[in-house]
Amino acid sequence: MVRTRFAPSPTGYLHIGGVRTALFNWLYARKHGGQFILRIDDTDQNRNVDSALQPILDGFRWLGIDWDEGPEVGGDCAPYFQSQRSDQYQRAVETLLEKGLAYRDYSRTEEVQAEREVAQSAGTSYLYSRNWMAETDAQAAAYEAEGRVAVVRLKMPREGTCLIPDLIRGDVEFQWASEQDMVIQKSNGSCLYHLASVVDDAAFAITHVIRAEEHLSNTPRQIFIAQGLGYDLPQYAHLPYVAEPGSKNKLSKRKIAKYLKNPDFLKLYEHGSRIATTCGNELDPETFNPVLVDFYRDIGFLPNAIVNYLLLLGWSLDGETEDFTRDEMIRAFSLERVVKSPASFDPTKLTAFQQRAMDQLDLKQKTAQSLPYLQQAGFIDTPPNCDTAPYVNSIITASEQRMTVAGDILDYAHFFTDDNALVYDDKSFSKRISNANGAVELLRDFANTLAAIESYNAASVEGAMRQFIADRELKFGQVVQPVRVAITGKPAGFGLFDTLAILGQQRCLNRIERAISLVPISPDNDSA
RNA sequence: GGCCCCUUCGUCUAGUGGCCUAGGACUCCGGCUUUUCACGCCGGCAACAGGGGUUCGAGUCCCCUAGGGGUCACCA
Repeated sequence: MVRTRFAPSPTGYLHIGGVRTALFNWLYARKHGGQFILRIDDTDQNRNVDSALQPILDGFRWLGIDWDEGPEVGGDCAPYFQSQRSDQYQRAVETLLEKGLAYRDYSRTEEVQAEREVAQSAGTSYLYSRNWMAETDAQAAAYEAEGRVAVVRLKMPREGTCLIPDLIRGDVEFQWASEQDMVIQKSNGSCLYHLASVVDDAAFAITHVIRAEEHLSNTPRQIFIAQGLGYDLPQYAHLPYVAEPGSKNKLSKRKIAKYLKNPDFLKLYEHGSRIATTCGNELDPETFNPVLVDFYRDIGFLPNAIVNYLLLLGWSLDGETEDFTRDEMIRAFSLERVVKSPASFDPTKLTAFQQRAMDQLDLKQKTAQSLPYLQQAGFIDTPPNCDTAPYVNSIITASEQRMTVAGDILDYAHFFTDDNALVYDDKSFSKRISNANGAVELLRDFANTLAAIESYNAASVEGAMRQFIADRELKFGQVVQPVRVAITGKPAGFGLFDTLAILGQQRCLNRIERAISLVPISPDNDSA
């Protein structure tokens, strides 16, 4: 039975790189009919675990990455919080101590630090002297009499090699002699990550440890612990990390300011900001960050787009296939095809996946996705009244493939504002209306034509406009442009006939009239 | 700095010795379509880090160099 796990620490947010690691674990478990376990690494926790964990669990649920055991679902290996498993770690420490594989160490932090500095300035690699190691109770008592407090350190071998068979990288060798005597239990009695992680992996019967490559170099000490405790070793698979856009540095939540200098990243961020701001949300720098999953959920990305993109970030089936359903990716996934080198996160390509995922949605789904944004922005009632859905449907239908994320519905704010509150884009207004020769007269003239239409719809509006143009021997653009600006306030948008039809006859007339009234009267304005 | 990992178009990648004149995708650039903006369609630019081997033949195997990255906590 394959059992994989992802072990987030409750930090309050879900990092995009973490999601990918979790995804690969999940995929591997699903592929092999195994189980995926979520374990919470809160061994070093002073924070509020509950509130810091919830966003992470919500994020996974939203993405459709479900766990068979863990917080909120329980399981045979409970508890799944490391903070509640300290007795097990304590027993492991004692076993290691008894076997002579660990020792109580009474050095003070400054003393070890000093040794380290000596080694550093000498340019040699550092190894703890074990000068304050206590292997007997008598030694311990003597140190304690000096007021010293013990930590427990691993007594690492100082010769031989450690071979890590890695499913992605092949065999990787480390020299035991270059491994530090890691502290596994702090002076305050709490146990550290490496110990806890190994104990739990064994307790949970994890068969495959699939994690980011930054853990590769600390695998030897984990193997040492596992072997010392008599555990069967899991299979290891070290994934390359997710890198910054356009670089090979590890993607980090904290470097957002730097990433914003990248044009693609900035574009995504601004796109998101526009939506969030229209919704009246404050841009909380702690969560409104394209390195975090919440960002995407907030602006209307689809889970499948993110998962599909992340799947291809460091894995490929054949170099051709790009679109996968969940079932397809589960069937196709394999660790053998994980790429060894780090992959940089490309906001533009993620957006392309999102665009495709959005295009695959049917009208009903798109509307359902969009409604919450209109509500948040206060454009429609909550709950929506019965006319709303059909109205939004017509907008989305007319928009064709212009919406990339659900929040883009807010680009069509002009369908929801009062006629006398429509905001005009200054540049377009002056270019197409106030400074365009004859535009005002033309609008007035066209308003009459519009008013005369009896059966008002996109087709009849189009017929009327074409006739209007033909009668006056105008160019299409001469009419379309000022009308568009007059009724939408914007220079660009979807089909004008659809726009006129959706808005309805009276509202269009109101808007044209208002646009005319807003033209400043000046002597050199010959259109007045 | 020690140790470890990595290195094909700008980016994600295909490639497991001849099918490679190095393929696909995203981006970008042209063109078509067009009522604007998108979509769509057609076309284009663009890569094997460098040097040595091995071989009839190397992106593919070996070695070296260079570059990039990760890790070296009483963090996870």
